[in-house]
Amino acid sequence: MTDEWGHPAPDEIDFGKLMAALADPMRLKVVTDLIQDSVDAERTCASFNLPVSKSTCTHHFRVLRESGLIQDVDYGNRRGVRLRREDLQSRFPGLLEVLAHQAAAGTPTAAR
Amino acid sequence: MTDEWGHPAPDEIDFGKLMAALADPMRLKVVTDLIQDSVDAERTCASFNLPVSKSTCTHHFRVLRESGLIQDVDYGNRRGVRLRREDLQSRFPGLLEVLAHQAAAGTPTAAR
DNA sequence: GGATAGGTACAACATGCATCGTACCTAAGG
DNA sequence: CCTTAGGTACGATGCATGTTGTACCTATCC
Repeated sequence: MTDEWGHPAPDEIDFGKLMAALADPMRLKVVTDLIQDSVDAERTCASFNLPVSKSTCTHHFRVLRESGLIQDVDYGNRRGVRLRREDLQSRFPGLLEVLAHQAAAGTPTAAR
Repeated sequence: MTDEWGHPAPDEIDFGKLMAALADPMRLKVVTDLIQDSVDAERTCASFNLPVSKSTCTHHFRVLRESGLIQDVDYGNRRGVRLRREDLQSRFPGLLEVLAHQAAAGTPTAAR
């Protein structure tokens, strides 16, 4: 592990876990939203406006974190979420492009 | 649908379903095996030697078919399995390359 | 300090799904 | 015709997981 948190090291990121993480609509939305943000943007969990309770939200972000897709930083009361672009790009080249393509397709031309 | 079978049309292939299909180790192995075969190779379900029962095998190939990853042809007693390369390439450009990369990584340099 | 906002931990619940066994089907081969 | 091989359909089962509520925690703001 990268740290005592649930972040896997770059070479420990498992493809199956990635797929499982991306299989859920909520989590896919989070990732595609992050992809469309500027590089290294850091958002709060609440900024995604997921239509679920706080508990479910925590659960999904835990899955995303443990799958290696995102990295989040504890600020005490709030929490910053960042897409692990470099790690993903180096371990699964092309994956981010596929996700970006899907993100663009999911956004029917300016729906944000 | 492309046919009365469970094959989705190329533009009906859902990204989430794809991810869900690839999340299972069995199915991921099937796809990576197919990727490493020659283009348009057609294999039988049994040729993958999945360590599961026939029922489970049928289940997995159904999921793969309904997700749009594979196409299979009914020959009566046996069944041909083909990877839908063109459809996948046109709908999710780059995905096959990512899968191929993962397939190569999963095969630690000549293990077949 | 007290209230509030953002998050976690834990326990509970419902649904989904991977797995299997049995029965049945269809073609090939003796 | 009978057997065998490859597959499907159906039902059952056990585990994983998406969801929620409640209680609690930690900074920020008044």
